[in-house]
Amino acid sequence: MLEPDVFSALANPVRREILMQLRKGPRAVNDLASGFDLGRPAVSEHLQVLRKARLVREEPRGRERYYHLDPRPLSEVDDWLKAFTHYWKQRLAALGDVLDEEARK
Amino acid sequence: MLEPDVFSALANPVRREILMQLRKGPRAVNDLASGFDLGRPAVSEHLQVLRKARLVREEPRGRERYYHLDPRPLSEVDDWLKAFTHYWKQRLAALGDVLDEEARK
DNA sequence: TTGACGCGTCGGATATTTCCGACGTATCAA
DNA sequence: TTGATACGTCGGAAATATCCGACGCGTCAA
Repeated sequence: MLEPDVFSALANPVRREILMQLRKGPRAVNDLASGFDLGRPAVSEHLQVLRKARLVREEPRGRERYYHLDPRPLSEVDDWLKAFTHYWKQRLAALGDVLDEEARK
Repeated sequence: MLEPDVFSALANPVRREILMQLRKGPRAVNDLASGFDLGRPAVSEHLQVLRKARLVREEPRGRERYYHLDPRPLSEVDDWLKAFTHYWKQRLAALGDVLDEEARK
């Protein structure tokens, strides 16, 4: 793990799911781990990867550690994808689907 | 490689660079490989991963194989990121930078 | 103070990734 | 046809990823 890059952090489905969970608010490690078919050490090690990629931040609270989402490094992925957006957006025809979906929010 | 998912395909910097190269048009394998500090078999195996993730398509042309970019599976990553976009976009203040950059094209 | 809890991390097992040289196949040029 | 070229893939080496049980440390509740 010499280079804690964001792309590698996202390569694992467990880590992606952890990030999804953390959207709803900070969570303690045991609480997170109970949602997976994994032992606590494994989850703890996934959190270490996410920490090194700066995608999560830890907040000690008594004997627990609450992990917070920090989505900012995801912008690196988003920026990278922008180089390709042009290509696949062409195929969506100018139906305004995207705008409609935005307006519906 | 039981599950050729797009996230894993993007985890490797060589594969990301291959996709970048292919934006400019289809390329033969040796042509691609010459741009990396890697042997041809390695590049060929990276192309296999990209093929299984359906990010590239091969077009035999005589004894060469031209690889074409197919960026459509990238929309899966884009969609996943959308679940987080809201979070980091909040921090970019409403300066309209994005719109300006779009207008400049 | 004591025992239970929450957590990180280590040692080690296993699986996967990444790379290469070697080989076989198909295609080209002469 | 013959030799060179372009490529995929295999066997194996080395590195990395993933997971677990065990251990140690700090914190809490009694």
